[in-house]
Amino acid sequence: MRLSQFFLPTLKETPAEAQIVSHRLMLRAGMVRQLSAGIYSWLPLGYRVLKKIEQIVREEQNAIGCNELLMPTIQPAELWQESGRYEDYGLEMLRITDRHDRNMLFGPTNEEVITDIFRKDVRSYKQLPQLLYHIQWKFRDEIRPRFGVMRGREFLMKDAYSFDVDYESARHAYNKMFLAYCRTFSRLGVKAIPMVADTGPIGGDLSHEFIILAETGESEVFCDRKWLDKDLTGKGVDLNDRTGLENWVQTTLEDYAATEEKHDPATCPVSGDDMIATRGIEVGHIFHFGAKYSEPMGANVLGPDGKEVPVMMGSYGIGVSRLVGALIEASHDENGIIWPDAVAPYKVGLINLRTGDDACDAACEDAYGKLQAAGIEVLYDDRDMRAGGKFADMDLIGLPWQIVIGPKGLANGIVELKNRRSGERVEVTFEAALNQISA
RNA sequence: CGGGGAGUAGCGCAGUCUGGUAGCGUACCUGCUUUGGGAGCAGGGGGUCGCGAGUUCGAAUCUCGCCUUCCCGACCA
Repeated sequence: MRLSQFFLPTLKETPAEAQIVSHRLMLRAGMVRQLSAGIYSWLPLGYRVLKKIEQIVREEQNAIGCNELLMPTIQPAELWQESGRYEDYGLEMLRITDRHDRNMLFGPTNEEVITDIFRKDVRSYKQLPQLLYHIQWKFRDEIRPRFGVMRGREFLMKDAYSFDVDYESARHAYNKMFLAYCRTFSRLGVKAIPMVADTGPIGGDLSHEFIILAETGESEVFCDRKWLDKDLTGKGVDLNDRTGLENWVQTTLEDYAATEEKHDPATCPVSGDDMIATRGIEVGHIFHFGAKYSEPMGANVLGPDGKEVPVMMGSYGIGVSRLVGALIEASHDENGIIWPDAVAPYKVGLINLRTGDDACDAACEDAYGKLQAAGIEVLYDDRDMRAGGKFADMDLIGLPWQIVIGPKGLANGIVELKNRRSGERVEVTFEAALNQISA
């Protein structure tokens, strides 16, 4: 992409409404614009990041055999009256009426809809287990939206649902999802610690929140220092080996980690220097809640013994749009964002220091073509601007690599290659830079 | 929902106390000179001063009501 043709409205100064670093940087880097409290438009650069995160989440869901579908944003009130949550959910649920005066709502989550889908077509334990998910916009009319996209009212969430005939197999579904979450966050280049969590209004008795440690997080959390060095990549774990997977999950969870609601200083096994008490950003939450929805909504299946039983369910969320902010909170410096490779909107920024200079233009066009031919996502800054602004913008948007081409280096046949994260700059031939980036 | 800020040019702000018809920086447009970490000079465009009432000869400024937005707290991916 040529920057001269890209919509990238960067800001030199921070808009007054943005307080935390991720919100400031997202506005300055031209990723989002606020439309209303907690409601944002995603501009091209931000949308690319959102899509990359979404795709990694999708791939890891697919990898455990979870089926993607798509449910609507607008739901009828009747379903929620069946589950009893139409009253329980309170003012956080945005309620609307259609032209026929029917009560509708903008979905804050989808347990009711998925249960309805399930009960209409599944009758036998032989059709189980089932794992279904979608990635869809949710609306929760938060009392106080804040922190940019980290607590928006409208947000993109992956929500998955499991259906099993008994607790043991439901537990296996939970474990598979646990593994998928570890792999997802690991691929996103961030450490998300699974912590024993409160189940809140969704209900249930088995629940973990995946928390990224950050001072700006909204939750108080407590965990053993051992978590910092723990391998959470989930590599080599066989998701079809029930016992092996269960053992892996138990081993992974053996060190203490709890959110404030579940933390009890009196019984906590760690203390002193071994304990980290800080704040965190909740980026994922997994629940097993058994028959909480299947029973009132009549989602039953026939078991092997011919008896009808309510299906055992779990739900599993990842805040996709929140992750964009959370990743920035976890990875930035005073000059701007530093994207993990996996989610960077482009892998390399190509800076033409002297647009309009024949030699520079030719060298940059050549480099641009070669990078594209090598399958590398490149953002080419061909704008007619002074060098300082280009450097500043490129640092701000945080692409992992920068290739700087100017008249001085060009005279000696070299370009400058900069690593955004380390700040290291080397002067090499373009071919050497290309090799380094491709490595 | 309780407490506390803020709404003046795209963005950052001054002006409000003490009423007199709106300004600075930056960004934007034109020209010239520049060009390796946010250039210089000259010229130029851009404002329902959040909205509505009221007081006054006259309101960004005073009074009342409302709206929006941000921060802290209680709740949540």
